[in-house]
This record gives sequence, C-alpha cells and structure tokens, in this order.
Amino acid sequence: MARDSDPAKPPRTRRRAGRATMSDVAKLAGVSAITVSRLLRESDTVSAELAARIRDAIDRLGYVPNLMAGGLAAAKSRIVGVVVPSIRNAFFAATVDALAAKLDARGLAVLDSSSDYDLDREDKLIETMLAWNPAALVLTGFVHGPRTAAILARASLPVVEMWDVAGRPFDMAVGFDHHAAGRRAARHLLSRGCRRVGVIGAILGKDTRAAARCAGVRDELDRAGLVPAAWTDLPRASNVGDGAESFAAMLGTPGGIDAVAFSNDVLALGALFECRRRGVRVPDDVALIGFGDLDFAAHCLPSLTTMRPPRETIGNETARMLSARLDGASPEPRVVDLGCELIVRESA
Amino acid sequence: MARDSDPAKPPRTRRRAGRATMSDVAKLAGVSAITVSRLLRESDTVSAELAARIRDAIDRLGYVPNLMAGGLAAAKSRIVGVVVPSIRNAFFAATVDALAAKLDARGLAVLDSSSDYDLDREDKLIETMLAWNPAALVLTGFVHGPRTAAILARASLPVVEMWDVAGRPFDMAVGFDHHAAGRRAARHLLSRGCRRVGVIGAILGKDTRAAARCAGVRDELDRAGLVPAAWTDLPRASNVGDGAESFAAMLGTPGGIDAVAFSNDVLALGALFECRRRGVRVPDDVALIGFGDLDFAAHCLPSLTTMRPPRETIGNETARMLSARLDGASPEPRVVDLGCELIVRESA
DNA sequence: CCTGCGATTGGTATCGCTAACATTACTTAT
DNA sequence: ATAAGTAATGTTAGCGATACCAATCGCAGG
Repeated sequence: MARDSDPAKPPRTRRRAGRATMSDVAKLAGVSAITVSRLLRESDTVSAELAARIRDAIDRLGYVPNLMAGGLAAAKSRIVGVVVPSIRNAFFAATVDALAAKLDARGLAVLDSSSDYDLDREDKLIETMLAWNPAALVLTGFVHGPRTAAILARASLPVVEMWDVAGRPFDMAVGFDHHAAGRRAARHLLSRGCRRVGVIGAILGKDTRAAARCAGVRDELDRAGLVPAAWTDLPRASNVGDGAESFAAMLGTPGGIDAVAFSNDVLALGALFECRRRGVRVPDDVALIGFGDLDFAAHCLPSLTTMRPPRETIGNETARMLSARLDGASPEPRVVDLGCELIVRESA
Repeated sequence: MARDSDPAKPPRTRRRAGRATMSDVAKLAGVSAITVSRLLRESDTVSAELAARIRDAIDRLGYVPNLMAGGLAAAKSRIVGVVVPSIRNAFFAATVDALAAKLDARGLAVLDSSSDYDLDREDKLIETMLAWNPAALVLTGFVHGPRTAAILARASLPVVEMWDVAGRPFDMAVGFDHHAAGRRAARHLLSRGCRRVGVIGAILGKDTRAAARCAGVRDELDRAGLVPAAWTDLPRASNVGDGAESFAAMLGTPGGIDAVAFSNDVLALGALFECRRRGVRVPDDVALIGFGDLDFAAHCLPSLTTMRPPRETIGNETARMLSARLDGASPEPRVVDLGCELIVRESA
C-alpha cells in the first residue's frame, strides 16, 4: 500500500511482453495462478469444473504461456538441444525431423545446430545449448570436443548419443555399428566374387562413422586375405561430382578393380553416372555398393545396392528414450542397436 | 536477518540450475551484477580494467549465462524462430543452415520447426514459438495459417517471409518470383523449339511456390498460343520414384510430348533414369528442365538444365535484414528479390 | 574552489512462472 | 464421532537476469 500512497516512491513501470499472463487467466477464472500452472502441466490434478473455467479464460484471453519464465522458475526448460554434424546431410535431417515430431507431441521444442564436423565448435554449441537449461541433449556419435565430457558431467541431464553404438555412452545411445555395416557390405562384395575392391569415402578424418564403415570394409577384406585395391579419402563432404571424379581416377588403378564400396550413396551416384559416361558396365565390370539407401538408390539405373541405416527410427527411438527418462524412468538397455540392413539391388 | 534467526521460518531452499550465476561472477570480480551483465551485452560501456577482472572471473567459474533469466527480464530472447515446410527439403535445409550460421555469429539461436505444408500446424508452431519470446520470426512464403496474421499483429516483432517475393509481406521478404522462374523455364523450352510441353509438379495444392512455378510455365506457353500438352500434380512430396513413374505415364500422352518441365530436380532425375530405361533420348526425343540445381544436376547424364534458386543467399540475406532490424534500423527495401537463374546444360 | 557534465558503476524492483510449504474440504478407517 | 488420510487449492518466495533510476568519479570551465 505504501506503493500507491507514498509520493516519494512512484511505482516503477517495467517493460512487459504485452501478452496476457498466467495471473490474468487466473483472475478471470477466479482461481489462483498455481492452479492454472498445474492444469497446464499436470492437468489431472485439477478438478473438472475449474479446468473448464480456466480453459475458457485461456481461450478468451488468447493466453500463451511464457516459457522463459517457466524455464527459469523450474530451472529446466522444455527445450531439447540437438547437435548434428550438418543439418544439410539427408541422414541427420531425417532423424532430426522424426525426433522433432515426436518431441513436439510432448511439448518439447528442438533447438538444433550443426557442428560442421568441428569438435571445438561442438564444445561451443553444447555450451550455448546449456545456457538454455535444456531438458535433455542429443549428440551425434561418441567422439566429442575436448571439453564436452567435463561440461556434461557438470550439467547432469539426460544425454543421447545417436547414430552409433560402438563406444561408451555418457548416458544413452541409439544407432548401429558402422564397422559392422562396412563388413557386411564387404562380405556381400566378396560373396559375389569381387577380389579387387576399392574404397571411396569423404572426410574420413572428421566423419568417424564413415571412417568406421570404411575400416569395416578393409577389415573384412583382410579376413579374406585381401587388401583394398585402392583407397580414396575425399577432402570435402560427399557430393556427386567428387564421387564421379574419384571413381574415374580409381578406374586407373594398376591391376584394375572389380568393385568399389562408397561411404555414401551420393558418391556412388556420381560413380554410376561416370560408368555410363565411360561405358563401364555395372555390375559386370565393376560392382558398386553405397551407404544410406537414399531416395534415388532404388530408382537409378542400375539400381544401387546399399546399406540402409535406420534414419527415422533413430529419431523415434531417441525421442522414446528421452521421454522415458524425463518421466523418471531409467530405461535399460542404455544402448540400443538398431542395426543396418543390406539392400541388394542391381549394382552389386 | 529474520531469515537466519527466526526458527519458525527456515529459509526456503529452491532448486537451482547448479551452475555459477552472474552474481557469483560479480562477487569474484568485486563488482556488481549489473556490470557483468553490461560487459556481456554492450562491452564498450565497461572500463578495460573491470572488463579484464570480470572476464577472468567468468573463465575461472566456467560461467555460462542463463538465457532463460535474461529472456524473462528483457521480455525478449536471443532466439529466432524459423518455420519451414520441411527441414528434409534440401532447399530449406541449405537456407536454414546458412541463416543459423550467420545468426549464431550474432549470438542468436535458431529454433526451427517443420509445418509439413499444413497451415493449421503452422499456426500452432508460430504460437509455440511466440511462447519463447523470440527476437524475430522467419516464415516461408506468403500463404499462412488462418490465425497467423492476427497472432503476428499482436506480437509485433521483426518477421521475414522467405523464398518468395510475389506477395504482401507482413514486414520483410527475401526470395524470388516463382511465377517468373516458371516462365523463364518455359521460355527456354520454347526457344529450343519445344511445342508440346508437359508439366509435372508435386503437392501443388499445398506447395504454393511450386504451384506458382508451374503456373508460370503454363502462362508462358499461353503467351505463345499453346497449352500444356500434359499436366500432372503428384500427391506426395517430390521423390525420384514418382518422378520416373509420372514421366513414364506422360510419355503416353496422345499426340506425344517433346519437353517436360518439373517443379523439382528430384522429379527430373527420376525422369532421366526412366528415359535411359526406355531408350528415350534426352533432349532429342524429350527435353527436360528441372528446378533447384541440386548437387546431382551438373553431374548426371545428360546433365540437367534447371533453375538455380539462391538457397544460401536467402539465408544470408534474411540474417542480414534481421540483424539490421534488431539493431534498430528500418532497412529498405523491405522486399529483396534475389532472382532465380537459368542454368542451361544438356537436358534442354 | 565550486559547478556541471559525461562516463562508469551500483541499488533495487521487477519479468512470469513454479517449487515448497500451508490450508481446506472431503473421505475413510477405527 | 473422532482421528487420520487424501485430494484439491492457495500462499509465499524465489529462479537469474535486466530495466530503470541513482550515485559516484574525473575533469573542464568559470
């Protein structure tokens, strides 16, 4: 009351968001703010009568909760931070899309950012994400920035590392074994009688999962007493042009090649066009096997034999694990291997 | 002091984020919290000496600002909300990636979500975004949900509508004229002597920009006294298989066709494979023109004539406009037309 | 030596919501 | 009928930052 009467202290005016607040709703509905809050978060603890009155008030005022305020009060936001190497990569785009859809249904928003395969940048991104007090964090793979482990240890929130299972997770992991996928691809080539197998990958120094797949190919060849007939690591992310070019170069390998395993369908597509250009017959002269089962793989000519990673399933499963954890459960197993399927088509 | 001495009122304990706070930093640096805040937001108003002490304290404590608290206090967050039809679409992925990179450099985070070309869903997404008190909003195109206009009017924040310029923007717009792009494509086909032009698009009822491109083709044909020889609107988002299939069907058009304009390179790629399968010569028997200049367009066989939209530039320009606006400027022009370039290759 | 001004720095009151604790109404067990 | 429990709702005090206003400092001008 001193507030209104004391002329020496006029009430301070402060910027407001301008929107209706929870107490506006509460006042209109004739209840207290906390009851509105409860209805919005755990609606089953509010009586049907009040719930109806409150919902009516919300509609009437066009009330939209201020998630900043909620996040501050609860020391926990409704954001899930996601760090992927690149959102332009079709694999991650599909996973993030599925994940976002599932989390959205739970009222969680996805804040995603691309590290561009740069570990220092990943550290920074994670730090930025933590500034939002996220409810959980989703990272890609097991290889992280130098400070990530320390940062996460302090933060203690649910963490899912996705797209890989071959490693020790901070918390939970969903994906498949890339080395095994590479071996599976090589085994297929070997079973077809290929003996001079080339390998073409991109940025294997940074993309540790692609590197694991290529290593899997190499190790399976080794098991058969062979070595890769040729090995190319492209300096840029997979693209059709580089695929064509590096494949063309590989055709000149002394002693020739009878198959090439690619770390990505996009590279294989470039090779496919190059074969056409040069009159190289696939798979008779050279067998080609890709990775990814991207849209075009089933429809190109010849159609592309490839490994199909569980792109959407990784996103869905990540959402499921996070949901369970956020609901208080401690789901086992903490590492879910979804496998990676060989899709045999015409090219190998 | 009653706080510590009154046994009837023990100090309430509250969950905290656990991290160091701004006052922890201030205490360690021997300054007040507001000075830390100022250094972090407008570093030039703090003396060099204090700045050094504060930065040292920040490092020592591993302080990460709580953006929730900041967003609440300022009634404005460092989030930019982005709504695109689908993040799996290579066009939007490229734009969002470029936009996020540029905004990130300004300390702004991108919260993006996919509407799946559903306008009601877009309304919901925008509402959810507003709950975060975003600094700005980025939408796709000019056709929005029924409530969007009202919602935005109340919110009064910078809004960029991207990927189109042919319409009345709420605030700012960056993109190009899709109808003009379609006409340009058709003009090219006509200049090559094509007279029986088919059109293949996908979800034209929802994807209004693709629809505008297709309409542009039709209108340019009309100007030449022609009508489309065939017209297909696929019920699903563009994919290679549907492109091949619908093209195959179109080959059976009574009277034949000598060219097809696609609303997306992906569809054209499918057609390209179909031509190969059937021995149809491109461009001699049928000329094909795509849209998008996706990675493979330059490398497929024959290479694909297509329209190149300014994918990354739209993102960069959006970031630039938003930055200017957030800095208080009122940039003119409010609509930036970046154009869409015809890339002539072998297929047409 | 005092006044006035710009440049720095500090004190305090919120921002809108939720955790923790308190209270009330209403059952059910004894 | 009374105690004891349960369900529904309310009161209070922050969450960690920033906006607004006030105070201090150093120096030029009179």
